[in-house]
Amino acid sequence: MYPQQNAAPPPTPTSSTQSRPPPEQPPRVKPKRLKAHTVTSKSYSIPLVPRDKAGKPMLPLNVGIMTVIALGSVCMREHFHTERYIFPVGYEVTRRYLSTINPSVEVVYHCTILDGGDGPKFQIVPADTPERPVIAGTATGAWSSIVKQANAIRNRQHSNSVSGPDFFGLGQNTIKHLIQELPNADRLRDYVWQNFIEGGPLGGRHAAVIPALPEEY
DNA sequence: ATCTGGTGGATCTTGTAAAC
DNA sequence: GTTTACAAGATCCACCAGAT
Repeated sequence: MYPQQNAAPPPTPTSSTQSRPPPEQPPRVKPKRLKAHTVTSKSYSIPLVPRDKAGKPMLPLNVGIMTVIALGSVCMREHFHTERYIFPVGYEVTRRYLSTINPSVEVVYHCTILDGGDGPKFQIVPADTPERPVIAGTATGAWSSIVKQANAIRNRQHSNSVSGPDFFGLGQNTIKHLIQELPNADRLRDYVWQNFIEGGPLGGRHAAVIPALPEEY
């Protein structure tokens, strides 16, 4: 909204963050978040991804607790990627999370990225309430709604803070790697390319990436 | 012992409203 | 009409607990 600030980020404290200091200024002992939006290109080791003879990843694919159904296609338009994430249209994953209607069970959530015209639309379809999908303009907005409801029915007063892209799996290195392999991904200007080494020195329970069974529900 | 997912909180960005 | 301040939402980082 402030073109002047975007054009030249001022060192002077004119932003809203600085305009809201607490009156008493309580002492801060934990200086977290040392850097802000400075994504650098790095190399990461990721598990070996099973592929077909053409070299394409075999879908659906289990990555951690998530299952990648489809990778979609990279959209070159502006709001379909950031310096950290790519939002391919048609991207589909499923993951398990707490139910929003039954406090004692978990359900599978089907997450999809749709083309909203001027930007991506993030759709989440709970397995227990498929007639009530959650659609938002951001991944965080969509998942915040789910998390709030899940906490509400459990009478939990958490902060409800979630990382939408992480919940969509876009923060997973393996999934990032697969998305980067999509056509035109290397032409995205704002996206900061990362280097992934398949079959790197990884261990742990989620190190293995295996093809998912089609009948997982 | 190591790794991952989940949780909590701090920080940043953006939108809106009010004052000049 | 422009600038400043406030507010809300979104994003990211660090820590903790559980599983292998």
